[in-house]
Amino acid sequence: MVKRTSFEGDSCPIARSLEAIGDWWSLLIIREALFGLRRFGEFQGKLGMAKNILATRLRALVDHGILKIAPASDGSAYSEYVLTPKGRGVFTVLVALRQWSEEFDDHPEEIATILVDRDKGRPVRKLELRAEDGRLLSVGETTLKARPAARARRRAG
Amino acid sequence: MVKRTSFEGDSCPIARSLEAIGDWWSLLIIREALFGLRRFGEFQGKLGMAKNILATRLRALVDHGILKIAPASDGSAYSEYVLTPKGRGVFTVLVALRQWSEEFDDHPEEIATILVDRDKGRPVRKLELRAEDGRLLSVGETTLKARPAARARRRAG
DNA sequence: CAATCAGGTTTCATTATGCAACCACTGGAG
DNA sequence: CTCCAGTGGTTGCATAATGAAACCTGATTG
Repeated sequence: MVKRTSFEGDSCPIARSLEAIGDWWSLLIIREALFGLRRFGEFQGKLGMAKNILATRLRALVDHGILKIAPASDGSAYSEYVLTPKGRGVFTVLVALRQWSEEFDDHPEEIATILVDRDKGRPVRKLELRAEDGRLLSVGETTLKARPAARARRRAG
Repeated sequence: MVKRTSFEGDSCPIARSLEAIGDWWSLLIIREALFGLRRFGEFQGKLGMAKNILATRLRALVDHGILKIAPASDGSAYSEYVLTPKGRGVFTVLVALRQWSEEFDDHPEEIATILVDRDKGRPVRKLELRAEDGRLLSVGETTLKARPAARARRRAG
């Protein structure tokens, strides 16, 4: 078997995320969906991708519970793809990617848009990682710990 | 040309990020690098990936300025791959992916580790998007605006 | 009910991925 | 210096994923 390694059973949450949204198009589709797109044709037109690929991706995203198929909205017999809460949860990931690009891209002048607070029209803050007590944390100030066994399926406590 | 679409010139910062780190292995390599790995063999052993793929990815990451090749560290004639600031900047993206998994994964009990504050050993907070004035923002409370032309290379201040 | 459109599927060529075998250079033992 | 294992790759080949374009089907329009 020379399959494209899957991380489905992997214990690393990052790998698990990548399993679902770790490919080129999926994140862009979700971006557009957050932006309000819903129809197959809208995605296809906006992203300019091949229809077969789009179809495959949409199906995968639905399977992963990131999109769900909703029946109507404009009364036609066609259906639409709408984000589930899980799908909307990807927003933070997209913001992180955006901000990384804004901060480190070699040609930031080519970036066309900025993310702003809708009310004030002002740019949003950078995402920050904080400790429980509010302290700002850098990479080096964090570490990984084994998950506390969760005492699943209780066996002698 | 039936190439694997590139987003190099794309004006969307998310697409631009994906161009650099939007594939399966790159993010995992960066994760390991943040964790302290530096040598080819370490990456290969830890990630269990094919050596040719690893070699390709490392080269791409170096080209993108995410890793750089450093000469020694233990005195041997071999070289090492170390993260640049740009590479360390990916940390936030990885945290976002991790937290997404923690929140929405269908089998969270399979996640083996948690990210903690090194000092206190307590879990970190969730990443939050805030407005300039500190208000917490959800997707719907944000919007995209055209970048203000930047008046680059100072022309009348 | 003919024409057209939305939403796909099929086909086929091109790339990328993955395993395994191979190769060059290091570093150490003798 | 020589041999040999270990490190850090490259090369070949098989398989899977991508992508463009043609094709098909049911819905909408006229």
